[in-house]
Amino acid sequence: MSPRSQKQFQDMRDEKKALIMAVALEHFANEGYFKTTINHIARHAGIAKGLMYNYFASKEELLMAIINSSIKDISPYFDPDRDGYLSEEEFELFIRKLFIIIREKISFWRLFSQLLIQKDVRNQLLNSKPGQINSAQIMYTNQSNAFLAQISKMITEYFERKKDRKPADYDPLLDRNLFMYTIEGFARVTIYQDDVDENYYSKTVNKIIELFK
Amino acid sequence: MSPRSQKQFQDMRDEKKALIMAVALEHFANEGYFKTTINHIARHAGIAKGLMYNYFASKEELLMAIINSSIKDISPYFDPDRDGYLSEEEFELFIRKLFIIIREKISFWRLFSQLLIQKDVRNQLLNSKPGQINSAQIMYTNQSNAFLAQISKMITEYFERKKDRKPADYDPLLDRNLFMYTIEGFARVTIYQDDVDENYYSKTVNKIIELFK
Amino acid sequence: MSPRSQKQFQDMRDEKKALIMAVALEHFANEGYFKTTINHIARHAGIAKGLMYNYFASKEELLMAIINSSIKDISPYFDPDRDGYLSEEEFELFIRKLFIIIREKISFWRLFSQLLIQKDVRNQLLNSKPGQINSAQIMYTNQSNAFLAQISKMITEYFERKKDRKPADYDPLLDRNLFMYTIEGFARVTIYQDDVDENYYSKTVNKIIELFK
Amino acid sequence: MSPRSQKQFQDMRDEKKALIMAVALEHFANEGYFKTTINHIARHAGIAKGLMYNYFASKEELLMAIINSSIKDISPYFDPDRDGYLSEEEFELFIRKLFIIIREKISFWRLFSQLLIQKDVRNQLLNSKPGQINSAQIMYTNQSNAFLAQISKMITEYFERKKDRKPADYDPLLDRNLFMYTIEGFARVTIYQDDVDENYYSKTVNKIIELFK
DNA sequence: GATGAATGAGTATTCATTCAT
DNA sequence: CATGAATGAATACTCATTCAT
Repeated sequence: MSPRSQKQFQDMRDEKKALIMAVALEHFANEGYFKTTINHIARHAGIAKGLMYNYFASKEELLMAIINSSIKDISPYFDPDRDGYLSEEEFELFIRKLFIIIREKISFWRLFSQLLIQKDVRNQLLNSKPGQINSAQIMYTNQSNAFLAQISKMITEYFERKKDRKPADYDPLLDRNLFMYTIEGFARVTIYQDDVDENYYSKTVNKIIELFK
Repeated sequence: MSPRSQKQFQDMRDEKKALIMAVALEHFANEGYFKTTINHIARHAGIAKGLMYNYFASKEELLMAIINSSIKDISPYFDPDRDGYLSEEEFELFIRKLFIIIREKISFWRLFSQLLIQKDVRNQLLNSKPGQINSAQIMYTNQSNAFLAQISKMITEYFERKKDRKPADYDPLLDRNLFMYTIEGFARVTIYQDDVDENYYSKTVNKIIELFK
Repeated sequence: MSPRSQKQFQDMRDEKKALIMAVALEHFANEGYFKTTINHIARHAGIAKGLMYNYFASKEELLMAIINSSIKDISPYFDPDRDGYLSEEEFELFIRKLFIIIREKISFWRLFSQLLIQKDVRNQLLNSKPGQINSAQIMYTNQSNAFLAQISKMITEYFERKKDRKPADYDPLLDRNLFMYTIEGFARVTIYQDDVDENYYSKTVNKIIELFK
Repeated sequence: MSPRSQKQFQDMRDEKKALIMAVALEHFANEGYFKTTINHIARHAGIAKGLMYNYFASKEELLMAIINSSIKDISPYFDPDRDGYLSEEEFELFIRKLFIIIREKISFWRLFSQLLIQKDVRNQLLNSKPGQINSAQIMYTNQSNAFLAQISKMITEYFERKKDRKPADYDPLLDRNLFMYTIEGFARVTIYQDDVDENYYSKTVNKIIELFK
């Protein structure tokens, strides 16, 4: 085998893997992880059931792969210069991008918010108290963990810096929290809305930027 | 020696029913409806597996009973004078109560937000396009439906009335939406937080009231 | 307790027992033994589920009691002088009575024919190869056994006696068998027919008598 | 090494399907449909419990498949020229074939006669009052329905034509019914007899032909 | 790599039977 | 005697995973 055909094989593998993940994500997100069967995914992906196990060791690893891959897709959208610093100019961009990403990766967010329901999964994904939770069913690499921690830190620092241009009684943590709540609420509604009124949508984004810049 | 009276039997039934519902709610909320097995519930409730079926025809009916019962518990908290009208004084009270209820009935809200993930269930619970969805898995009585519609209407009208005491460019719908997002986001965080900083908690509630009154 | 009230108690017991058996027979016959639950019987008999076990040790014993009782009811209809001999006059009477009984005890016959499906039960009920079958689920006293054997013998002898007034090539066993088949077929149809054309019904009975007298 | 071809898979499926149906028929027929568990069938067929569900959606569909397949097997035996007309020559052949088939397909007839006991099933299988019965447990395609109706019609017409060569008081319906009863009774005995006296058996068939030709 | 038949542990549900009162 | 709540073994069915080809 020439190295070229080796690469071709690898590309084919990657393509098929991506196909399976895409189909699985769609079904996990909309029908739920537990209700989605391997059979269903295979049929919709046009492959044999057994083939999935050629690419993923289990249903759970498939889920894990989807999450990690999605996070890898999403990461570059934020903090473009990767310096872990959110300047004022970047903040507006950050919000705009956030909502673009949410709508682009809507299935992923649906899946993600669904997974956070399980207590042990939530702990695993959001907190990094390692060793503490190992109990149960679904274990993830800490990719999501680090990613979320990084964003959280950037935002917290952004609001702390705002203190300088605000009155003395300005409470950066309170403001940051309100910001997070608004974002979270808006995101949730967006994720589960079937049709979006584009006009109001951008009005809302603008308003949020105005309120928290 | 003498056989139990009708009332004794009824009391036993009521007690056991409540116990099963309480245990089931806890597990549905924290582990998820699909991951929670009847076996699990029975074991934690200290009863035999089959007994649940003496009180509920199926796992789904148990879920239904929990939802309807919770909504019955929650309803009276809102709109105390039951006139479907949210005065300015009532608005502040409404928010305060809302968050009290959320924390009191935290398991129910976890369960509820979990159910809203499934598309058909969400439609059933939130929209009242009757006959449209009948397909699939989980069907509820419309108790939740009417309840939520009523609250939504009251809030919408409250923000419309705010227009009178605001500048000409005040957009009541935008304001209402931001309010809803903030509420929703704050509620979600509250629901999934294990320990709450009481100080910041009430600070946040006050701030939300201040922002949207 | 005076002996009189003892008897009263016994009568009450017998009455209740009879009630349970009657209700059970009806449901066993029409819905099937396996599909009929104790719950169902109890509810239709207006008694508590546990009470049945006060009178019958198990569902199977209830079935057994019904069969034996029915056979006791039916027995006297045949061979009125109990001499084990079926005279020519008695033969016509026998057939007429047979069909009267079938229609009177229609539920019992339905039940009976249903039970004969199970191989081991059939062997137990019809053949008296004792000890041979003991395997399984449903064991009966040999009441039915003896009863059926007795009738069978009477009929066989009747046809053998017919030989005297028939041509030389008359085959009594063949005739007897044809008679039995006709009876059996007619009985089966009767048992499972919902509405009977009375005119044709008696025409058929007359014809059968004419053919085999 | 190379994967199995489509045809190979299909052959495997057909074979296994036939095996399951054969084993199930045997047990349904001899132990009864309700008493026969899927576990039992699987064990006797030497397969895993779950495999049955790869071929049949439920226990009931397995039953349905058996019935329809059996009827398909049996149909061609009757009315060889498929003209729906039973000539005098065909009548004798019909009876002879009937009893041959009964003995060949003895398990199917046992099963069939067993099913006819349940009221709703009987109506479904024998009468074609459509829409009337839809209630309950076991629903069949109308394969059996059409098949039985066709045979019944052929026989009825045969007896009506006999009127021409019989005395004026000949009652074709009565004769037809007696024929049916004899057939039915003989068939039942045959079905549930373990060992048949071949000599008497053919004697009986001949006699029935003689009586009703 | 690819296929889909086969496996079997696990799940909801049923129901005869027991038992405290 | 009578009640019906409670038990748990048994049943149909599902589905992730394995494996021969």
